[in-house]
Amino acid sequence: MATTPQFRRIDLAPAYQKVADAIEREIINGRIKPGEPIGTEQQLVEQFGVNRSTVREGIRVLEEGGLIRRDSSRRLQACLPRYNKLATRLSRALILHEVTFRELFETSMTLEVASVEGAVERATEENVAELADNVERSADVVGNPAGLAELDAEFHVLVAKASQNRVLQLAREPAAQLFFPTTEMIVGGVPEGGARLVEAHRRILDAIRRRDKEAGVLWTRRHLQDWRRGFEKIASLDRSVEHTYMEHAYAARQ
Amino acid sequence: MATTPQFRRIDLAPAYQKVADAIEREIINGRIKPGEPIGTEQQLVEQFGVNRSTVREGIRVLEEGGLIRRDSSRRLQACLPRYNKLATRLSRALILHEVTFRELFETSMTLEVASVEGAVERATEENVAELADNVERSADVVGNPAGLAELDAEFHVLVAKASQNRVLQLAREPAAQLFFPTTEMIVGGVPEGGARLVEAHRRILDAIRRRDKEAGVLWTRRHLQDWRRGFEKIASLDRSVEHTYMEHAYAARQ
DNA sequence: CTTATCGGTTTGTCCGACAAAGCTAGATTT
DNA sequence: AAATCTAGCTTTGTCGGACAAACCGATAAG
Repeated sequence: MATTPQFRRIDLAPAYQKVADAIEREIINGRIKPGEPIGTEQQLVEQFGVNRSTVREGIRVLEEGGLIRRDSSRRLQACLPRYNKLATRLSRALILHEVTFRELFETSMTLEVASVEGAVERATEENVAELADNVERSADVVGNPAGLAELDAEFHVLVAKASQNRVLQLAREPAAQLFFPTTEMIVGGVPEGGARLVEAHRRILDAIRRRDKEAGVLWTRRHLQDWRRGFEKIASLDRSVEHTYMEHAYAARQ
Repeated sequence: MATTPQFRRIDLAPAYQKVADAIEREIINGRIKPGEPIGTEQQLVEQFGVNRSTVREGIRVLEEGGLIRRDSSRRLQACLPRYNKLATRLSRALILHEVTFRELFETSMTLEVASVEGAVERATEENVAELADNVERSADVVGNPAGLAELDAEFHVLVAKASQNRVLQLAREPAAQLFFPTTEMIVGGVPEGGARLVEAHRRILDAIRRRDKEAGVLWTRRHLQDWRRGFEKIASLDRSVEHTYMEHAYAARQ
């Protein structure tokens, strides 16, 4: 065995992939910082010694991966991947996998409770101010389901932000993106739903202010249970997210 | 104002993006099912009436987004986005955002506990058999940090799978991908670390078997606390994941 | 029945080209 | 002199065509 010559695994990745990988490496290990330019396509052609079409295919890969973007004048520059864009992809994946609202609800319960726990522990004054502003605006649109749903989503993003835990912020995002669009249906379908929602937000904010973890968790649970009760009035928890949305979109179009 | 003609917002998305969007729509709303072929590049050229280079750029976008892949013979086909690939992108994003191990640990604690709770409730016999197999193999390599680290990662994936909650499986993946590579360092650095790890896994499996949620949660917490204690012996929880890995890689190369 | 061979496809890459949009710097106007 | 305009250069997005290598399917040879 020892005398058998060892060959390195032959590299058969297509050129566009290697271009993408090479640029990715430079960004990942910090030699190109977010915001810095990557160079023009022509420059990349010269540096890599491949055709422009090949470079462009590599660029498309990185662009979709969120590692580079084009600035106002369409020049390439490195950027910090936005959670939101990636989260959208994940949400889409969840839909295609036909996950149910029960799975969504269970996971969101876990993550929202964790968020509020973190927020109670570590929210800054600025976080509290943002939340207070949100709650105030919510109270103004309590009769408007669409507006309230949007502010509800924002409220929970702000709570996660207040937890100062970016991993948690990221982890909750895909589920939240699928979860919260239903808020509009529910608030619209349940009398007093809007008022209950704002009340819960107010209590949660208050708990964060007072650093009262127990109250924060309690009201977060109630808030989500409210959602669940409302949801079960209009659809089944065990149907897939996709089907439920399709039907709702269909019903709305009638 | 009323007399001013209203123009529809002119569509200025580049052609490759439109190609990608068009194919994506077909997949999302189920007209092309996972596994079905998309057609050859030439066919797409004819259908969309654009150049092959343009089609190829669109394909790269979808490929990176995980919506299509090339089968063994490099023909295009729709596919279910793999969590793993998307999770890798997210992990990379987390690194670039310089998250700390404290954030990672806190979130993983939440998600792993939720996973084990779900597993205790809903694990099938097949899930249990997979876990048992994993634990057995772990016992065999208890002295081999690299092998044990790999099986540890697998164990936690299997627990999440046993929870029957795909949203949870997905949510834990990005953090896990960053979290578990450290297991090797820790097991290697702490005497009896390997044995403790296997013991914890055995207890968790046992709890799942007996549907004993309290024990499952307890041992999962202990298991992660063990990780944390081990980690703090070799690095600080408050440093960024990136820096810690860089240093470890550097030290390993010496 | 397996293996070898041979076209026809398909992908990956390259070359060259051009219109549209952006940028730059010199020319023009106020 | 400052602001504006304009013409030219650059860069991107798209196109057409080309070719080698890999792959597929079917046929021929062992």
